[in-house]
Amino acid sequence: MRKKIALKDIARQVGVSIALVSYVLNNQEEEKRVGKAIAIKIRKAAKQLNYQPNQIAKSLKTRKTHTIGLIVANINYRFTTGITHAIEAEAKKNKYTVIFGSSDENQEKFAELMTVLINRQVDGLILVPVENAEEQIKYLLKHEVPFVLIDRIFPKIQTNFIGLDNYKAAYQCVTHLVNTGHTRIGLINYKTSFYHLHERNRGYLQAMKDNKLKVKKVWHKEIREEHLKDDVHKSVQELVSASHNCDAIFFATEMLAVNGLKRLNALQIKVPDDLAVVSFDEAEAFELFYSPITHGRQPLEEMGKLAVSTLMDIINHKKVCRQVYLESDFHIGKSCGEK
Amino acid sequence: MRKKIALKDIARQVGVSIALVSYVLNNQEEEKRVGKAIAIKIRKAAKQLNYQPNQIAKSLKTRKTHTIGLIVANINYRFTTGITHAIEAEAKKNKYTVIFGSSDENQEKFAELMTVLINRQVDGLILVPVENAEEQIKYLLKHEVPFVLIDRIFPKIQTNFIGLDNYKAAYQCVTHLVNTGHTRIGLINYKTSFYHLHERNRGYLQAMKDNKLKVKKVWHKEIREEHLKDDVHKSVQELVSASHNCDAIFFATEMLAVNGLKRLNALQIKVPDDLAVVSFDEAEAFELFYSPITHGRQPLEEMGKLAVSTLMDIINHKKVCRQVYLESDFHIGKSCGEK
DNA sequence: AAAATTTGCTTAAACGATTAAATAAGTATA
DNA sequence: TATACTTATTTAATCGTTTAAGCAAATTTT
Repeated sequence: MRKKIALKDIARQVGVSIALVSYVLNNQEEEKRVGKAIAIKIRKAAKQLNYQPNQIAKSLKTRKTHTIGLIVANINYRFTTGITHAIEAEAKKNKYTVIFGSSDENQEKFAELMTVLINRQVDGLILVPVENAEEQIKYLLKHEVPFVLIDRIFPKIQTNFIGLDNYKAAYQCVTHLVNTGHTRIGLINYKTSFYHLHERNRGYLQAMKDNKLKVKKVWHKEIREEHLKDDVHKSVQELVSASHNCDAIFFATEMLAVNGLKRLNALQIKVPDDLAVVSFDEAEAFELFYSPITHGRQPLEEMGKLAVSTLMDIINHKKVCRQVYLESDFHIGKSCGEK
Repeated sequence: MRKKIALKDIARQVGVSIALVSYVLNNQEEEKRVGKAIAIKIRKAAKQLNYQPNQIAKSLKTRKTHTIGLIVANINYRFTTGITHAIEAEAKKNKYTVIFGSSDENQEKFAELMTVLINRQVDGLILVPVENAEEQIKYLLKHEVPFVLIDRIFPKIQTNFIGLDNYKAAYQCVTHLVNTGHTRIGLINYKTSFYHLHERNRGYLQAMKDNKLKVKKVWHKEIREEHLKDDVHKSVQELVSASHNCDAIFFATEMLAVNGLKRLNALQIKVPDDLAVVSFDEAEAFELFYSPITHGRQPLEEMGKLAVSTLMDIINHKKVCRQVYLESDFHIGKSCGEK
């Protein structure tokens, strides 16, 4: 890489001190009373030499990198692309850049990424935390690193958070299944300690209860993330079997649903005639499925915006204590026998 | 953010100079002949104080940020998530971080992002260039900024490049349609100046020619990116109309295909019975479609790896001149009437 | 025993910016 | 004319590292 133009070079060319150049190029000529003629000369030279400020040097001195660190859980989730897009756009409006990494749902990777980002002196972090990340979160609190959690929260730790009211959203999904005439509703969710996923369980159970529907324990399937495909296949098969005899399945995430639908296709089970399906989160595939999948959608744009603006407030020392639980958008397809 | 521990703090605690601390923590105790006892003390103090080096300061001095800038075209492409994932993983193996931004296929955004990344002193760039980015590319060459283009190339400018043999891949797609008994094959591609997309046109035309099939001009539809949905809908409708009477459509990208399939669904046209379909690139939806879509897939892992390793070579001053045209993987579904 | 070498550490100058403080003119006031 | 401001500019410290060069003290060589 060719040597870049620095303030020094401009100063030399114009025949003034570095300070003067800095003042002018930072538009401080008024306060610092720089001569008009000189200011013009400096600007001209900067333009002619195509000066580009070295952000690294700037950051070292100002202790501001104008960079947000973003850790997502897995780049293949639809949630991730959506939220990343939203965060990027909003960050840019605030003249911030986003550095980004994926933990792949792995606790060690998460911790490592966090260290990398902090060492790069990001001004703050937006995190989709992994399971068992309590230690890391406590570290951030202790060291007063500005951060916001999204999507997932640890109820025992008081943090800023932007996410969904998962209980309500799940309640709505299940209620829709009931309203379209289904009574034996299975749930496929991850086996997890995540609060937000437990909330989806709670929503399911409460909706069933409020509709005076019995829930058999075996209807509630828990998938091991590391055996995603196999477990989903097995669970789907069981739920539609004679012994369980479910007439509907509620998938707690888009990943689970996509895998489940593949299995249903293989089993030649027709949605919604043989089985109704509702899912959480969106997927391109939902729309293209022969009967578009009814699903609850997270307001990713809004979440991203809120996450960035909250982080900006923290960074700018406005004392913030914000826990937002947004409502989901419910998208009705044809997978529950809607007319 | 609480003040962080610096070398100074360790030096003061142990009672030595900053230089010694730096030597030890960079494992240069041998060359620099640091006393064993002192070295141990320094390490202990660093650990106890939980020292984390300030990468900004390090970068300023060493003129290395260990950061790759990545500009993608649009985060919603399947290509993007795949290649980003691959690049991230490979970069990490080389102890590099990725800063990433999306141009949204917009030339100005692309130029701006490039400037931002360069000002942040990234060690090199991996770029999916937008249309009309020749100026920017020439700028990089002139200023000797290490960079690699992926996916898209400007044949008139000599650059390092990792991409696909799009001609061959398209040829293969169309040949497959012919082999499954189709003769009136339409092509839906973008209206564009991109070389890689023209290559797909060329592959289509040559495959038709080699199979002694006539191509009507109206079978070749060109979609305006800014009217993607409308144009695709209109084109699909025309291709299946009595006047065109196509028995197959080759979609040049996944975005075009997904939109086209939606239209086919709406028109109640059955794939492959009424119409055969082949696409380029992958999409989750292809697998879930009632007849899984046969498509050519880009080897994203390999492309990402090659892009990073090529960039590493350039950064490390190995003179590189590498233009790689990979072969695509052809995934056979059921959308062309395959048995 | 003097000279040369080795060992173990410190000093200080960078990197490229920001910015408080100093300074040197020029102008106004007493 | 001396004094006090104003104006326009420079000097120099600083951010947290790296690293060449310097310098004692200890050890080896002649």
